Amino acid sequence: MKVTINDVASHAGVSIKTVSRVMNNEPSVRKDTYDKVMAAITALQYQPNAAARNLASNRSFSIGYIYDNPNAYYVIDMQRGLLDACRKHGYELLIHPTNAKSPDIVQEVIDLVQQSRLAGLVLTPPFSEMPHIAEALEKIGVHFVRIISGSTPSPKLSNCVLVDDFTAAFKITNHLLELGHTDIAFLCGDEEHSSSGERLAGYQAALTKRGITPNPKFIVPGSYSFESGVKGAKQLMNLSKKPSAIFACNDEIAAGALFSARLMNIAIPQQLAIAGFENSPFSRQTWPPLTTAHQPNVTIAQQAAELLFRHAKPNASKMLSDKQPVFIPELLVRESTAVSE
Amino acid sequence: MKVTINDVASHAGVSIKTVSRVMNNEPSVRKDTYDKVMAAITALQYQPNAAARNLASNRSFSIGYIYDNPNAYYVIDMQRGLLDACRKHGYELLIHPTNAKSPDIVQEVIDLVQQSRLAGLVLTPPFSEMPHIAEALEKIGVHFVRIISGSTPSPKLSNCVLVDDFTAAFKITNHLLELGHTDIAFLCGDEEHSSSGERLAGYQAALTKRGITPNPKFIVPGSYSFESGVKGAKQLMNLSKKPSAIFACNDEIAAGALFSARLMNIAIPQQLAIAGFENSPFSRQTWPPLTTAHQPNVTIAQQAAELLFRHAKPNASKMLSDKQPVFIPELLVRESTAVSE
DNA sequence: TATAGAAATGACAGCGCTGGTCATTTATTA
DNA sequence: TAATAAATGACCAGCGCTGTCATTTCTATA
Repeated sequence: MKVTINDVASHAGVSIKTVSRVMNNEPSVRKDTYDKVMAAITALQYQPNAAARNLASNRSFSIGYIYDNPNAYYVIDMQRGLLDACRKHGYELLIHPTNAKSPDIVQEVIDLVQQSRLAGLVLTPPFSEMPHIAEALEKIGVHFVRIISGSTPSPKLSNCVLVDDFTAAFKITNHLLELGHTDIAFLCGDEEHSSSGERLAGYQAALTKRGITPNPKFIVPGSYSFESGVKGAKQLMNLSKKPSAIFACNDEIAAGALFSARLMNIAIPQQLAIAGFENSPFSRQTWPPLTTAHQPNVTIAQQAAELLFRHAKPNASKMLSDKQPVFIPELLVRESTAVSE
Repeated sequence: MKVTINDVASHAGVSIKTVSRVMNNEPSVRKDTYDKVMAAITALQYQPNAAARNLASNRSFSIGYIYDNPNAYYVIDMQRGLLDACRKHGYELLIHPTNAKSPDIVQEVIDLVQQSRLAGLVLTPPFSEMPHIAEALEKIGVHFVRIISGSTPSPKLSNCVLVDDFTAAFKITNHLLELGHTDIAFLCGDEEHSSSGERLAGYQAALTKRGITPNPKFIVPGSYSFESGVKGAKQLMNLSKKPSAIFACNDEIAAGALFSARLMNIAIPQQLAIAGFENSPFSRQTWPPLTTAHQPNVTIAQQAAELLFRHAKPNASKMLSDKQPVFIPELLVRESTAVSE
């Protein structure tokens, strides 16, 4: 019923300690000893007792994921990817939804880490972009990995997984340009999220490259929400000079813009093209379906967790390429930006 | 830095054992002793070492939540509610996304419980409705709480939180009837989910009460997905005798039906009224917004966890009303079923 | 072939807590 | 006030594992 390390040891004909060494990837275990132990572990289906390991070693085998994201699909995907990696490495995942705007968010994170004795933390925006949090975590010596917007790996970002929002936004904008649009508006996400800034920059770069000077009136501040899209689109379509295309910072905003267009009896894509970003499930379910950029969130999360384990596991082979992963969301063209004719 | 039970004991002027008694809600602790200890715990901010507790007592302070639900909003809400309760009781939540249709799902659940040494499990559909799982869990003596469709508490369902889908569906159907509709169709969810059957029954009961015999052609089998709604609505609107209203088993199906109506150039709600169920965020974001029934998932989850703790905690006061919570989702009328004139 | 030095392995204590047993103190009741 | 019950403490073992350090075994070199 309950297999302990003792059982494995006697089955393999070695000491408990040696089994422990194998379990923890410690050096100084001869190959054949290692194999013997592994065989015993497999034969007996040994599952180490996490509580005992924690207690004896004073470290833990769980990592945390803090989120405050109204986008449920994003969170679910992240969880999925993180859990995949956790299962592979025998770790557990602790999730912690919270309010990023809480004044004592830093303390809350610290408390979480210390109370649950976490081995590490995966941070997504907006937490991954809060310098106070990174500083505090470094100070107490907790490993963490950040998923952030960026395109250029650098030593300073050694514990980051980069998502190249700039390039993806550039591509989307380019797609609109190729469709013949020149008056392209941009609906921003939250200012606190650097992804919003990166996407804006990509949009601007694409325009500039075509010799188009971005029109400030076409750049509407907002937040990552449906409502923001509704409002933003309304504002844009009330301009005397209206845009012929809108690039929304994410699918939710785009869906809001779509909703708004419907209210104003604007035909999509004939009178107005709309593109989103993220490829969340509902981007396929709007009418018409949204052109967007696919962000492989599950994979991103897996990589983030792998990176974390590489840092957090004391004896893991550091040989593995420690290069930073960079993901470039890819363009998905759907009906919301079909050729206007 | 690290406060142990010893520190609390000396601070409170009692023995370690007494602190332990307080921590574990054991009887035979005088009120003022209890208060003294609690004061010390608060003063020192004592956080018991979970690993040590687990190890020594051979029980754990985490519960599991298994999900396989394409509906991210539902999952997020459940997590939120479960976590609220967990924090309150000092438990942790382990999430476990999986495939409900996997052939060895029962074994997988058993493994999860045993490997992670869970104190209990919260099951939502479809897991909560799989008799094999309930049996297996009972056999190995693991506490669990199920969230299921139902209206009548009974001893047999003592570990269930009930959601009265029947009554809510009755109300929605009634709303459509009051709007003057008589040809009301029903788009079913997955057969495996009893919620689908309950909602269908509520729909049928409402019709029958009005003296309308449900038309079998108006009842379309399907699944809880957008695509199913697209297909179902298409099928219905190709009938020679078309319905004037569609009640979809959930918001996603309803959104699909909406999409389909758009494709067929059917005006909503003028030519066709559509109602959903669940009040997921996007039910407000479709065009037009969906009439639906609000399911308080966060609260439901909280109650489920509370119920679980009541059973799982050995010394918790069983005095608390052990009556089964029954939730009746409430009708939310929006534009998708506005008066057709 | 002997031997220093390195590598592999094992013996043992102890992580922080709980559960059990029993002795002792304190409160309650007749 | 004695008798009984309730509350508390003292003490120990032990949960299953890891850390430390002593010991054994191997490897390389002369």
